[in-house]
Amino acid sequence: MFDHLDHDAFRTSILDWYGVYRRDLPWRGDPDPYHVLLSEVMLQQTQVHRVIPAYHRFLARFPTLGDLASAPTADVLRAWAGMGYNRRALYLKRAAQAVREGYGGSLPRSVEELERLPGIGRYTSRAVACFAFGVQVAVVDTNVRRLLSGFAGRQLTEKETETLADLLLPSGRAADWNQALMDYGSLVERARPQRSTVPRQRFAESDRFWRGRIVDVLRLHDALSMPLLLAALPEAGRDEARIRSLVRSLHEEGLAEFAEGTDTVTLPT
DNA sequence: GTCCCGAGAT
DNA sequence: ATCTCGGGAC
Repeated sequence: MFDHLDHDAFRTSILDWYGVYRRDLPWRGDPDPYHVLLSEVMLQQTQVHRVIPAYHRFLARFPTLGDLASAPTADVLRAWAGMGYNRRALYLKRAAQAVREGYGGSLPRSVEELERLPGIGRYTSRAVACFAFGVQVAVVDTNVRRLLSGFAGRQLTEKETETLADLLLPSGRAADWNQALMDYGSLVERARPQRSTVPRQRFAESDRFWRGRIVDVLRLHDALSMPLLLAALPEAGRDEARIRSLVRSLHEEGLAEFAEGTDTVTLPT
């Protein structure tokens, strides 16, 4: 399907570029599976410059996967402060527990097993397998997809991109190649001026926004009655019904709870 | 990015 | 039964 393309020329130019512009990041060249996993999960939602300090802070708080597995969810959510997308911190802790129960505390080495862990999909499973265990598989993110679509001459689906990316892997250099592709895709290929206009307004009224704010407040207190929670969110107006319903949904997802049938809200135990 | 769900295809 | 693909949510 992609045999008409000049693989070697493409490989060479990308690797040459990487040889010159490669960035050295805290987790690069560090094969510790937990470190790789943490960095990749953080990178899923946040830019590199914001991840770096958070990465060190989180690791100082939870040095090993085992520490994370046995830590109270509330502590993990607190250590995640400023990262956004709290659900990922939750998945990360659950993945740590799953690894403890199912693999004796050591992350599995295969893409298939890694992908069964909560919060780990096609991208992260491949990233961990490759960067931590040297498995020769391609890692595909949106930048790589855009880059390879350009190489192929048409818009590729995620599946097609994966096929082509695996086909392009230089033997024995999967890790370098993947880093090179992602770096190139994000640093060079992207020439689009960011949408600096408008759409910022709507978010401030969304459920997603308020759910985040609720968890923010909860991080600062061991327990809060509904009245106090409402008081801590003055901008929300006195819309108790809405806040209560948001807390319920947070509860269903394991991000908050009502202390034994009362109206006192807390972070999960 | 990952998850979840519905829908069409194998 | 298993897989691929939008669509929306976080």
